[in-house]
Amino acid sequence: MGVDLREFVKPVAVEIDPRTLIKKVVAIDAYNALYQFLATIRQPNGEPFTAPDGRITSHLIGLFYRTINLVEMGIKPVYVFDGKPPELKVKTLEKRRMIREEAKRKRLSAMKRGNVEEAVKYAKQGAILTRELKEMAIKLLDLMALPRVQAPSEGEAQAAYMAKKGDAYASVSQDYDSLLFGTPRLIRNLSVTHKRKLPGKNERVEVPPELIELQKLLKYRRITHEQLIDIAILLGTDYNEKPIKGIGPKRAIELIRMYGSADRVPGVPERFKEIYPEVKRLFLEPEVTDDYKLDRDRQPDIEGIVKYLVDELGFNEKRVRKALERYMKGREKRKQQTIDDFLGGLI
DNA sequence: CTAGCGAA
DNA sequence: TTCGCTAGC
Repeated sequence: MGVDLREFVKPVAVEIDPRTLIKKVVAIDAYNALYQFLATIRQPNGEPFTAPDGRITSHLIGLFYRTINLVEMGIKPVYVFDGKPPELKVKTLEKRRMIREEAKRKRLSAMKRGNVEEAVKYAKQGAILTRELKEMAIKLLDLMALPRVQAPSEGEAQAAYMAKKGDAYASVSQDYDSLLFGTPRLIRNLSVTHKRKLPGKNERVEVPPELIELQKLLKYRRITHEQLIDIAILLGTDYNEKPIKGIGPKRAIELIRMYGSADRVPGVPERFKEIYPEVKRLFLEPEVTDDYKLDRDRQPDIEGIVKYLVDELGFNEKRVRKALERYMKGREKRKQQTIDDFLGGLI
């Protein structure tokens, strides 16, 4: 979820051709990606896809085919997984659970009325990414020999850190929080074909990948990174509720310019002033780690993947093998590129 | 979300 | 080739 900075960021967001990411490492917010797959890859009745034993597979369908497309194109994905959420986020997580329960009630009621479309809508809202689903994704990534990073706390913070260090070119997430964590580049809507279903409607629209550069945003808005965080805090983040009603991005900038920081804005509740320093610290100095390696040396376990996806989870073998062929070709091509670059460097 | 297929 | 639709598990 996170902060809604869409309007704030829009003027500097630029559409990019995914080919501009060739040979670049992109740090993908795994939670965000898996959640997205889980919510969108559904059967016509709104139910997720499942293995014969009942385990959900929608997230793996997305992960498998999307990742292979990226690799085939020459992009180097690394998935970053969440660790332990900060204390202040626990309330947000509880609120999300309430929303899911509410969605479940609405789905059942829509079903009783025979309103399939509405039932499907609420089924998607009720999507929940369990530990088991996450473990399945990790198992698949390891079999595919794709690098992954376990963040100590927030995955987006870890991805931003890796991008800041230069280990990744950009963070990939639908959420804007990465910018608050200081990622120099945020990529949204990363996919190879850009067709996406419009929520509610049955039409599809082109949603091309877009790049948001932090420095460009700060320059355009004539603010500092710290002020950006304060603006987000006024709008409400995963760690704090919106302190004052009726404040959008426009007013938030003015208020931060006028008063310097969010806790000094007149009218904010005492409770807000109390948690403010900690909220700000969570964005400025999030818990991250250097304990990761993005090695490219491991080889994918093709038969292991087939055993897992086909024998255990019921994927279609022909499809899986065809995709794996594309995957291996993509990896080979990339290896050759790397060798070429190396030789080029010697000349 | 993506692949694949038949229609335009 | 591109478009539109369906199936995927």
